[in-house]
Amino acid sequence: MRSSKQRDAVWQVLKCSCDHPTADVIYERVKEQIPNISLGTVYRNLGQLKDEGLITIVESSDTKVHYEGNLSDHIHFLCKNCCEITDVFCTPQVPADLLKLGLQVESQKTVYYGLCNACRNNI
Amino acid sequence: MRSSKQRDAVWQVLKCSCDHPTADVIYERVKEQIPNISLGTVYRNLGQLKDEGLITIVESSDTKVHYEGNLSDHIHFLCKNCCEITDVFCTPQVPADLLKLGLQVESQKTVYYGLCNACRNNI
DNA sequence: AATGTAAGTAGTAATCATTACTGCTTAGCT
DNA sequence: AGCTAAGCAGTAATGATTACTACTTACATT
Repeated sequence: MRSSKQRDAVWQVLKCSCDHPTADVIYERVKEQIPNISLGTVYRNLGQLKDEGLITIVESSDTKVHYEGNLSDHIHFLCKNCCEITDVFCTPQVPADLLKLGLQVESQKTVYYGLCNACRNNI
Repeated sequence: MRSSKQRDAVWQVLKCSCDHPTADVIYERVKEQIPNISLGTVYRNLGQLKDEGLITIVESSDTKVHYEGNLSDHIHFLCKNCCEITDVFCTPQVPADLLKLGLQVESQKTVYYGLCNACRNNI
């Protein structure tokens, strides 16, 4: 993979994002630095960064794909009301039943659903 | 929700499926009973069954949505090679860190990734 | 430093899973 | 038996993502 200004910018935006932006949001943020970047370029670089393992995809409740650049161990809590995704930094556990079946886990994605503190108090 | 032959058929297909079919696969299976059922009807009923909590969505690696009708406690193991989804029936654990933050979990979806036994032995 | 070339880019068109729309049908109540 | 709102088949529209094309750039070699 050659270096490119556009890919660096996409990666930088994701690493500095505390939320979990979609491709079009990343596109808007990168445009502040590179006004004429193409949406297709953002998609292609997101795909490459994902293939290289530098970013990951977050499962969410809408139809768009959400990305994140923070690779440290954590799980996600998705509020059923406001759809906000909260990072909870902890080491995810692998159920013993998986190991019993001989299935070797390389990675995992867990999303817990419920009401976030703000929504629980406001409803 | 009124009863309908089409929705019953969609639900029945999902409850009897050991795999995690997509809308178009469910469409093909339901067509064996109701040959002139419409794909739009399948989508609409899948949405209603999901809203009623009678079926759930499984996150997967492709762009299509996968459905399942088995609601008993289990997690999913997704093979990185053959993309086959394996059900592992066990009670999912909620990390203590979530509770410490006051986040109350109502449901969860966990996918573990790795190589299934068949692919691990064949590669 | 100049050159070759393969990877990358901007802009746009195409794809395709899913959703919306329309006129007809049916479940279920009175 | 008739009323009416929910459901249906068939088809058109949507919109996130991917593919394509002609131009540009990184970088290895000379």
